[in-house]
Amino acid sequence: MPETNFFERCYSVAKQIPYGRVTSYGAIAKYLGAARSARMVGWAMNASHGNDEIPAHRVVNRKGLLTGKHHFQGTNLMQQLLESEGIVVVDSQIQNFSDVFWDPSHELL
DNA sequence: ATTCTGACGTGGG
DNA sequence: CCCCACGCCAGAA
Repeated sequence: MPETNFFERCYSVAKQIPYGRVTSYGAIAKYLGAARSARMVGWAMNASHGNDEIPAHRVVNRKGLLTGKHHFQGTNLMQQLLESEGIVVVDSQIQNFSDVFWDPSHELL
């Protein structure tokens, strides 16, 4: 019954994202067993604003585009955070996306 | 109850 | 690779 705290689920995975790595909403959703609810993951991230321990900036869409940068404070805060971790970002687009991509259902236990 | 929207993803062309 | 249409689930009006 994965209905238990869908938010907590996303938070748990987000917290487990390694430093200097990123993942996609779909990957998290799939890991949670709700591959069809990738949007819900992003929505959960939206609710994670109060949790500064949630590296939501490491979560992007499958294209590696910082679609949610607009939801962060400022306009390029998300990009700065990623670049701060060594991730190359150009125009809200992560370079070498496949290289920094982190699949929870593949690399996580 | 209905309708629209959204930090998305997949499939077809 | 890009563009378009559809699907999906939860919440707000």
